[in-house]
Amino acid sequence: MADRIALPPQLSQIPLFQGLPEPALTDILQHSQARRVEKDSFLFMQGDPADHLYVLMEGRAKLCQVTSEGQQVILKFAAPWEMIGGLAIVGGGIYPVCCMVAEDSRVMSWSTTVLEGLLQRYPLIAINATRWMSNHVKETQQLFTQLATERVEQRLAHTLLRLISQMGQEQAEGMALDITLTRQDLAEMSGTTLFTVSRILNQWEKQGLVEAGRERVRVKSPHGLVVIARDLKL
Amino acid sequence: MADRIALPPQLSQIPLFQGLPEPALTDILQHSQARRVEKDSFLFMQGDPADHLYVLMEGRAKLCQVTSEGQQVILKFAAPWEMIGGLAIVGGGIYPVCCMVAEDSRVMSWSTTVLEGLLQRYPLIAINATRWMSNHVKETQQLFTQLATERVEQRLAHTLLRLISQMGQEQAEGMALDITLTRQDLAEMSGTTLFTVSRILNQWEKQGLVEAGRERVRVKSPHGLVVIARDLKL
DNA sequence: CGACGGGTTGACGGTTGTCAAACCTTGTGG
DNA sequence: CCACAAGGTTTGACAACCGTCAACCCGTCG
Repeated sequence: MADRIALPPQLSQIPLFQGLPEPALTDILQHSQARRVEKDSFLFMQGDPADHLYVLMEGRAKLCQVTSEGQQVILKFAAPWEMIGGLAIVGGGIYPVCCMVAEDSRVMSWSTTVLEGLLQRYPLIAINATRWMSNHVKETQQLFTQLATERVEQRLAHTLLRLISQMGQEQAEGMALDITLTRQDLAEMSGTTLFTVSRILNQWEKQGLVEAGRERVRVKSPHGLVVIARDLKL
Repeated sequence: MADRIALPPQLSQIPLFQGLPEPALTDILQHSQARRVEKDSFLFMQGDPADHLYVLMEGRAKLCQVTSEGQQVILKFAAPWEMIGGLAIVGGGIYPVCCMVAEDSRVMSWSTTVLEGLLQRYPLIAINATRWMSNHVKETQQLFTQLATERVEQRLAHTLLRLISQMGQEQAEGMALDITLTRQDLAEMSGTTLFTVSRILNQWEKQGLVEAGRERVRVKSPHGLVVIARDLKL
């Protein structure tokens, strides 16, 4: 238990704890555990009992689902101060996804038992959880619809736009993504193969829309991608 | 408000109200509104303010999302005693989908304002809501992964299996679906076109797996569909 | 240096979407 | 009762899209 650590201002920004008074936040912080996790390790695997809720403090994590045939799908990249494994708020389930830490990171976590106590003391948390989950549902439904109706090129454009709006860094020219992102990762986020991603990215590079390096992508013209994502055909 | 209506036993089975004592259920029932809705009308449209939570008492409803290009995707068919528009539990949002009533039905509903009061009185509802939403997220994520990794034939098999497990009726030979279900509907549930659905269904009919009539499908061999869904290639 | 992991490119073909035409079923109105 | 319209379905031809596979390139690291 961490009781000398200063209350990080971001704690009140976490969807689950929004609107809580400061004493409650202190209480919550004192019941949290913090630890470092290194790149390529897993916070949890798909199918594990969902017994911990995590919040990323530093670093990146990716949430993926693996099919019975072994194909992997990336549902989401998580940036600092996002909740991971929100499912653990209600005990008794198992994680439907696995969470792989994409670079050296720090996380804080709460066990389901601790969360139960917090839920008792601060009923607002349950309301917040519902709101967070309903947003989560919305996002996932939108992803589904895009996957069902768009062609690969549009989906890849949407994927990149989502990434830069979530964690892109403004630059002189366009937006940069500071995460290591292989073609394979992009493929697994867009429901396609790394070959197709490679081809599309090269084509876009020739058109001056992006700069694609090894495990790196910079979006030079977000607007250009919007045009593609909407299928406005120039 | 309905205060002479007997407490329907199913009320306690609704995910949101599970575990509540009988007086609470009576209270909840008294704050509900019931009405008939006729086929092809809408409970709500995508983009409307999410101000009512519905429960289907009789009939069928489909939840769909329409893209900016006008393509439709069906996210789910709802059977009696399923919740619709669970998003309305937390006020202030807009429906991300629209709900079309697929046959003459009866629904009960609660406005967000009423729900707020219920949430105050029975905090368990918030917990239940979280649990329901997290299931919802799980389901949607699974749909997404299937759409991202499977070929049309497998997805269509999964769609049919989902439908019969949700509301199929056991029969001498296989399972019947008593809903009107066009090829177009199946296409919008599986992320494909009605032409492809038609072809696959005819092929399956020749193999004796299904019987496909106008707006009707009977699954004669669920097991056969499982084989296809898993891509076991005979 | 050689191994390795990520990336690129080309050839090929399967899966599916697109479109047009015709068919069938159902319900309606004369 | 028939004719007709409307909507669901089938089928074929065609081609676009995109996945598969093999070969190769390139930079990094031990």
